[in-house]
Formats: sequence, structure tokens, C-alpha cells
Amino acid sequence: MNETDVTTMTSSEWELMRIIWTLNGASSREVIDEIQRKRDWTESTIKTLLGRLVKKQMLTTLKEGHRFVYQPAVPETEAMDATVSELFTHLCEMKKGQVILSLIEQVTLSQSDLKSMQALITKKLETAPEQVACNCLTTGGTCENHCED
Amino acid sequence: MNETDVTTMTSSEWELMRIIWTLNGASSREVIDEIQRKRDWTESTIKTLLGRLVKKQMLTTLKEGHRFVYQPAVPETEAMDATVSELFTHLCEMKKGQVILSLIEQVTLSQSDLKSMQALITKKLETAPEQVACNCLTTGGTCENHCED
DNA sequence: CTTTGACGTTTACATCTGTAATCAATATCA
DNA sequence: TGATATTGATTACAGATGTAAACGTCAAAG
Repeated sequence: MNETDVTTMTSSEWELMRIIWTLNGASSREVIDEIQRKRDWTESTIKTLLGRLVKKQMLTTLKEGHRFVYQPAVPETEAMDATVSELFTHLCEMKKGQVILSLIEQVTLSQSDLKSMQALITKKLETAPEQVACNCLTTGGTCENHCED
Repeated sequence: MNETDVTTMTSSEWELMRIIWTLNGASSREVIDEIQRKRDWTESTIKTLLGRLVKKQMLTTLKEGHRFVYQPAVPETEAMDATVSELFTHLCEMKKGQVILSLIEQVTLSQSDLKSMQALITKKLETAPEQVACNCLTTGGTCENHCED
């Protein structure tokens, strides 16, 4: 039940999590060294962030001697999907397609990713609506109503 | 130069902005009424948020009598794209494709959006790499290296 | 066994955010 | 014109976040 809310992760926290996800668990030293290759955060700052991630239950600790191995408490994929979904709830329904399009444009995608998308899109085309209405106003007025006056 | 940074918008602020974008400019009253159909924020709270958006230069004000018409200082599309792009910089390069795929799956997309995607994907397939490497560690180690031990 | 280092914990503080009451100026109704 | 409602501005305050120093404790080195 009471699931960890990954959507409250901040940018800095994402940076630590990525390392820990990728290493599939890491000591504070590993995280600190890795982070400091890119950011000039002090050791202290990074420790604070680790602590906060543990408190937020994004990380679990395994005691190994008297020090810890920090482990992800949530799978990376789950966190990515949840965060992106959450962001999309803020966007105008009508314009999400455009946003995804420009994402596809900007991201480097593998053959296999592209093929999966192609398949999915072909399937979605079978039942896709002609238009998707704007849902920004509760009154039901759509963007067009207003933008073209 | 000194461009407004849309990526600092919070969830609450997005809600106000959406209304103002959709109405293409609005009075505080309009915003308050519209927001209060969904949220039970007080008038006061909404005014504070409006003020902060003006200070952050996300909104511009036009004096109309002694009251204001709040106008978007940044186009909605631009804000959406910038925010989504920013979020994607936090994600493992290798897994962005999966995330986009699950987005396509979950979002309602119009025929025309889907067709644009299809075209773009077909084009991208021509030059797409077989694999996209994980970029989570500066050491260059990819997810595989670590996940399969 | 003592000194030194590594590591987790506590404390600190400014800024941002959520949430809102109060105030001052103005416009509108009586 | 005076009372009242509107609206923008100021002030408030707790919690989250960025950023980091200092502290206590255990382990390793000497």
C-alpha cells in the first residue's frame, strides 16, 4: 500500500539514484566519487542527499560492517515511467502528441525501440480518434474556441 | 538573452498557466473561478501564485483600468517541450526509448499525431543505431556491465 | 593502545513552495 | 458622497530543497 512517491525526487536526487541504479547498489564512497566527476558538490552535500533519499524510502540500506550499501527501493523503470506520467498530467491533452513527437525527434533511439514504436502506433491507428479535445478548462471550452478570436 | 526558465514551474503554477494559455490571457477573477472548479484553493492562494508567476516572468500583465489581464510570457508549446526535455536529461539514455514507448501507449493520440510519428520513425530508422549506450556513469560502464553480475 | 581516517548523523541556514490572512487602493452601488 | 465589494500587494509561516560544516563512532594503521 503506502507506496513510495517517486515523483517527489528532485534533480539532484535523480543524479544519485541513477548511479545507484546503474551499479545496482553502491557505497556512499562510490556515489560520492562518481558524482564528483561531474558536480563539485562536497562530500557533505552528497551525504545529505543520500540521507534524504533513505528517509524518502527511495533507497534502502544494507549494513555491511558498520557502513552501508545503498540500494534502490524502487526500480528505475518504474521511477522513470511514474515521473514522466506525472509530468504529462500537467499538459494539455490536445498537445501531448506534439510533445511526444518532438521527444522522438530529439532522443537517440535504437532500431529496436523504433520498431516497437512503429508496431504500437500501427495498432493505435486502428482505434485512434480524429481529434483529441483540449481539457484545460472545466467548462469544456477547447483551445480553438479561444485561440481563434 | 536571459530567457525565462520555464522548467522552474511547479505543479500548481502549471495549473494556472494552462488556464491562461487556453484563454489566451485572463483576469485574476477568471483564473480564480476556473481553478476553484477543481481545487479548493482560496482566492488568496491563487493570487499569490499569480504574483509569483509574474515575478518569475512566466506572465506579463496588461493594466486594464486598475486591474490586470495576465498574459503568458512564453508560448505553451515552448514550455511543454522545454519541461519535458529537461526531465529527460535525468533519465538513462539507454532507457528513454522504453519510456517514450510507454508514453505512446498511455496517451490518447489523434490519427494525425500518430501519422506524424509514423513518418518520423520511418525516417529515423534509416540512421538509427543498433543500440544506445547507457550514460549513467562517467566511467563509461553501461547498465549491462553491472546489472548482470 | 593510541592516533587517524572513513562514514553516518546532527545541525545550520538561505531560498523556494504551499497555503493563506490582512491591508491598501480603487471602483461600484446605494 | 459614503458604504461596500474587488483586486493587487504585503506579510506570515511551515515544510522542502540546496548546500555544507561539525560531530560522534567505529575501524585501520602504527
